[in-house]
Amino acid sequence: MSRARSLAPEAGRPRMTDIARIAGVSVATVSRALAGSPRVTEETRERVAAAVRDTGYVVNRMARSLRLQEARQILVLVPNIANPFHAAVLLGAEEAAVAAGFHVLIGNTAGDPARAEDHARQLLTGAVDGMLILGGALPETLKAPALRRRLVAVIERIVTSGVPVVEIDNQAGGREATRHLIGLGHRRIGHIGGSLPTTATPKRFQGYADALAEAGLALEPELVRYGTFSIPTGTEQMAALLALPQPPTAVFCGSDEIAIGAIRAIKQAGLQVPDDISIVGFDNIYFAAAYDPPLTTIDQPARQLGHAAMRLLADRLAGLDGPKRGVTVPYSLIIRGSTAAPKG
Amino acid sequence: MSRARSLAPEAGRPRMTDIARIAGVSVATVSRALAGSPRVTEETRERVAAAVRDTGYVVNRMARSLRLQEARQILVLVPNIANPFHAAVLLGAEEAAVAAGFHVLIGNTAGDPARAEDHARQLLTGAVDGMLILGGALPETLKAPALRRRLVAVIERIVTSGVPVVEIDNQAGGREATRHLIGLGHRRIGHIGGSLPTTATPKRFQGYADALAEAGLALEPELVRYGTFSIPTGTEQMAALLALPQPPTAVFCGSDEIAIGAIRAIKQAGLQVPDDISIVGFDNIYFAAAYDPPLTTIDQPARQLGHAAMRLLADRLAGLDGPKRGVTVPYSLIIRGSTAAPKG
DNA sequence: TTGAAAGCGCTAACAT
DNA sequence: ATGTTAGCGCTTTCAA
Repeated sequence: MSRARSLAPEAGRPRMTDIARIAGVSVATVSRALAGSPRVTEETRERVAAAVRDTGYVVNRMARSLRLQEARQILVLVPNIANPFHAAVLLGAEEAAVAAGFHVLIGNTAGDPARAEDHARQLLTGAVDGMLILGGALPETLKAPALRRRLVAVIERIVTSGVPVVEIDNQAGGREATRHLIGLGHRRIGHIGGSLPTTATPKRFQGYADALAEAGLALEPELVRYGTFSIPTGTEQMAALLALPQPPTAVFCGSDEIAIGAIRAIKQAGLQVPDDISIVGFDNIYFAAAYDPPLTTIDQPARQLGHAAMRLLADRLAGLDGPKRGVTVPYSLIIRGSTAAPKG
Repeated sequence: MSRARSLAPEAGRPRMTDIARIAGVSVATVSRALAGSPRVTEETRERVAAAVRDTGYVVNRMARSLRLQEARQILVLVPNIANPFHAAVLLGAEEAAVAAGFHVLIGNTAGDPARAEDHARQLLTGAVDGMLILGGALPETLKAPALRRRLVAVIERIVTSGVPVVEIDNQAGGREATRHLIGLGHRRIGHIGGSLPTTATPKRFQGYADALAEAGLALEPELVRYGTFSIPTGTEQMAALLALPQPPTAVFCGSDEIAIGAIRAIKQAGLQVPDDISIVGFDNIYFAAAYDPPLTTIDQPARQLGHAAMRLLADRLAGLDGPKRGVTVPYSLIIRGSTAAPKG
């Protein structure tokens, strides 16, 4: 069949038997030499190494994986790689994977459960040894308890799944963002949250509520809005806040994208940030620092989160038992130009 | 060895022989039934399907790949996944890959040739059937002519390599961006380009020069600056342009990030965009539309580029011979708020 | 220290 | 239409 022919490796690619023949030993010895087994003479090892050099031999991963029953590959399930925040998580995950001797496959789900299922099946085919899940949703395929040890969630907790998660303390983050505003002297503070079905959104809101409470400030329901983690949500909800008889003087946004949208709405209304209204974002995406004004935000260290999650997964696959519930990575408040004391 | 044990599949995972036994046929028949071969009775096919359903059987990809001598995996070599533009290319590539029955592995090089070599070796191990290269640099490992048919470059041409490339017409893009400025009435137009070692940068400059020439405008060397595709380059070079005795009234930037940096420098100098100076970017990254002012830019359709590149690669791997040199994807000028007619 | 041989799970030629 | 069988290229007992 033509496809098989064309995908077949180049004719001359050497196999382990070739190396064995050239070095004048058996394949078993070549395999041992390559694996660095101590039970091989220095001289034999050298002869094998020479044959490998001469031929440019590289072990065949398929054969090796079939024999070893491990692919040394991890699949990262991500809702949208084009999201810079997800991409940064992926970056950290890839780094940690390479360090642990794994390669990473990406599975973009585009929020489509069917695509997630397709990718999840990779775990069953043996093509990947484990999966990192960014969406907060566990594909049906992976619900078998036996698969649990092969999964780790990042950023978003997968509720009632028993899958460990690597995340920041979203509630504390929301609290700190709001405290910052309160510390600046704001008393009428709004909140625009992201998607409600996530676990991060209610936690950030809770932190906001905590900070208000500890400062003796009333929580005014009309100042709390939700939508999605997007620029349009920021624009729309901020416009709604601005239309209030008594608009807030500061708003804690559930993401930097929401914050950017909110700032646009404020500018469109002829007002200034932070002069008229202060804005705090969340995530500290790449563009947060470049925006006008530069965003004050909670830094959610995407790369470290990805890194830590992959390390945890690699450990679990290696049979080490680490933290059952997952790990919490520190966040930090980054104060830039979008917040200031209220006027007057 | 403990790692082998822990990575081993769950005890109960069925193999094809199990299905054969349950369905009361041979493995060959199961294989045929699963492959949809016409030489299987409808009744047999049904029995096999039932056994598969009952057991939750999934074929083992390692065994299949070893036998077929194809991994159905593609590695995408990318300098930096966290770069939103690269991420968008990756997104398109992943979509096309899935459509063609491939899975995609990411290889982040972080601009490090050693890491690129490591990833490139994947092709030799048989773990991947082909590679998409985003960096413009060909790892030594891949220089063998026999590997050529397994490679496709995206965005950046790999000079003198014979590797087909999927890109836009950068020169035409630069020309159109500059013509737009000229059409607005600007006569003193600067250019801040990205990295000079790339092929895109000189091409975009050439387009700029073309447009100037066709309008009878002199090319003033002091108005042309280079750096990297980054915000700092935009800020620094724009500041230098502003310090000129007679600064330009418009600047064509080699990327949106450069444009954003340039706008910051202009604002810092107490001037306005587009009132005092017009700015055109390049790429149309996600944040281009959200910036203040929204960027006029050349849209380089990252996702389509990735998509087209992966399609081309899949075709080549399938033995189809398509365009030897690669394919050119259309760009477009997006006019937003960062450009206007010059004052006075 | 090294070699012979079994077998990982599958597909496909060959035989029936 | 179905079964038997030979590998794909490797690692790892088991023997020597």
